[in-house]
Amino acid sequence: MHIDYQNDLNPAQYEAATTLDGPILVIAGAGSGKTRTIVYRLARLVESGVSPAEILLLTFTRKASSEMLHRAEGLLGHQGLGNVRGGTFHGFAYSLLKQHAGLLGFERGATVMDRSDGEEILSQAKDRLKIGKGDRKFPKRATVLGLYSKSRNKELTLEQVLRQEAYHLGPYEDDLTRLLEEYERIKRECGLLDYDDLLFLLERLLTEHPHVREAVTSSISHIMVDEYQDTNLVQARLVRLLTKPGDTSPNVMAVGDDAQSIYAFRGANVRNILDFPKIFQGTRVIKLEQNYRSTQPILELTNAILDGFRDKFAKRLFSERTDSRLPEHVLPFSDRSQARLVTAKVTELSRTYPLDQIAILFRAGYQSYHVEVELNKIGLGFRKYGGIKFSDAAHIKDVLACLRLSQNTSDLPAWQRILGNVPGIGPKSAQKIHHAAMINDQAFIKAQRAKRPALDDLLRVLDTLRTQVMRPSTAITFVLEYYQPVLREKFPDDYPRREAGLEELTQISLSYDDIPSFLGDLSLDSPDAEEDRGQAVTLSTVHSAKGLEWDAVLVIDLVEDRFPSRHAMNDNDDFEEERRLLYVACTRARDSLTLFSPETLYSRELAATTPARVSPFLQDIPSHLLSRYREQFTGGVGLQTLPTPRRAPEGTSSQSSRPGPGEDFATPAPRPASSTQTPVQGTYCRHKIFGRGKVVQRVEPNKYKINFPGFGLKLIIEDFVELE
DNA sequence: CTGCCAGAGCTTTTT
DNA sequence: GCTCTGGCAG
Repeated sequence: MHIDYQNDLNPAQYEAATTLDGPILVIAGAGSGKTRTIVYRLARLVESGVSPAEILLLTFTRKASSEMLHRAEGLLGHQGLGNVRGGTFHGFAYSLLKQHAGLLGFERGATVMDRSDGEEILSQAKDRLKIGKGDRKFPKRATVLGLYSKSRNKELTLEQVLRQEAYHLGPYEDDLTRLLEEYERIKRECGLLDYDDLLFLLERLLTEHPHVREAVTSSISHIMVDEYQDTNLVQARLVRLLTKPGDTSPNVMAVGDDAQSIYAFRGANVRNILDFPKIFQGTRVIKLEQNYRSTQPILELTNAILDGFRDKFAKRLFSERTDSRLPEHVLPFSDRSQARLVTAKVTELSRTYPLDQIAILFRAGYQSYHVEVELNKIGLGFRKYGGIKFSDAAHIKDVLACLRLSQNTSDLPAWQRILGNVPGIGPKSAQKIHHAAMINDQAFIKAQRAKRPALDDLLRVLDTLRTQVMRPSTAITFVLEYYQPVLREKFPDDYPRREAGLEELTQISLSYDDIPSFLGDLSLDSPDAEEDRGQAVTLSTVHSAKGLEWDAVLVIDLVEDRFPSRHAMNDNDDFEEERRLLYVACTRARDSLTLFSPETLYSRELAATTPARVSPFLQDIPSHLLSRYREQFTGGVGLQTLPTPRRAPEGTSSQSSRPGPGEDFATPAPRPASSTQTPVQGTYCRHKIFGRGKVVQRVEPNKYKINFPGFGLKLIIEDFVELE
């Protein structure tokens, strides 16, 4: 099979894909065919005789790397890229640390812990040191861990972080310092690694054990790092350490876009990408500036959003995709009515685009709440990214706790979790049992077992898991025998749903051969629960939308304090990061972009509605780049027309807002609920999205269960269907 | 010690 | 609206 690199790629892409040796920095604007370039380069490397096993591809998510490998395989027309080493920095680090755990002093095994485990350890530390007891002002566990992680990622002292980020916590500095020392101690005692440990320990492994570095680097001939703008200081040093010592011109390619750097909050440092050419002498810098994704009007808007911060690798994206439609800016009355206008807009868009090509983006997870309610009302399916992760669910964690204990007997959070399910055992007893297990105090354990038969069962299960080496799927099946009854007891109201989740966990586990890799992957890059389950709109935080694209994108809550986030208003760097975040959001759109800024917000503290101001990022935008719409009292939205240009008076932003003719916004026209004539089952009806369907059942007070061919059974509020 | 209740306080983004 | 904490009864 012959690949026509010249023809398939533009000159810049071609240069990036076919330069195989030496350091390269690719500055790839949004939608400039970055993935395509990496894919072609992978193919080229393999064609030129590089063994896939010698290629290291570090990406932001496992999904991104598997997509690239998959596409490259398609290009090459054969399998065989399965050996490419890849994944996230954290995942890669874990795979190496696992092999050399002994060198780093983890004899009892080492488990990756997630956030809630961290909080558990912190509680433990607080307890032991008696810090913050009864002090309501004492920062919460999540806050403490956040500060600590920040200090490690930015490589600043706790004092510096407190001064920058949380001045008001200054008085707690000593307490926090002691607390975190204790946290470190307990963590180590339990053989647990937090996310930051993975990176720093790998660095230690590679620097303190030259023969390990030797072995690792000699097995890697080419390194590619995607999303380089979001790497932090350790990660940049790791890239360095993964090249052969003394190699002045290593085969490293970094790909990124400084305009899309959105992870400074966790220590990402734009300097990394700016300084790459300095660290690797003779770096070839290649810029990809042609955008293949979005229409020109969308790009003009995003360029305008970018105007306003200095951009070291200055670039302006251009596109050949013309379109007369401008991005829309809609001003709903409130956040509540925003949700209705959003669903109406989605309904309208769904006539043109498939549902899975539409996304609703927001700054923070909670902001989609109203929209979720509205989508449910009209029976539209959605998938939410960036919300609760699959492996965060209590029942999943329970089962995983057993697997963790089979690998690492000292894992305190796992003990706490699984023992907490035994009736009569709470945190205190759990801790005692953990302690007894650590020093193997048979007498104590025996007494406890005699007292509680349920505990006896559990310990037998754990013993079996520890003595027999099982495949992950076998182990889960085994644990479920014990756990199923516990589950039904613990969640009497929704255990069927949770059992389905456990079934899925078993499915996922089938593709793993050993328990440590299974556990590692699950906590490092949790697979999306049920991939594409039919047609659904995507709801996502902007962060989680990174690297993805849709035909139509809606961004909500573009008002001060929400987007930009209230926390970013004091610090200029934070503020600029919010701007880049909006840039990332808008550049996800191929054809259609709609921005929403509600005029009022419901404030929980005040239990009242307060006025909101349009996001500063949109106030600077020249008005000819956007169509502005306001919600109308009479329903729907009206185009806001500008006064004839005669020098608009300064300060008065009173652009005449004429109601205008009702725009086609498909506002669902609520009909008076007429429950008088209950329709017979079997009647046909119409729905704006699902089309014609058959009424299966009336669900009081105001819904129908309807079967739509191709969509299945839906529960829909009567106002949204027209009976025939 | 555990498990339940009520009241207070607060909300970013993720590996 | 949701989570965390402290107080209290069993």
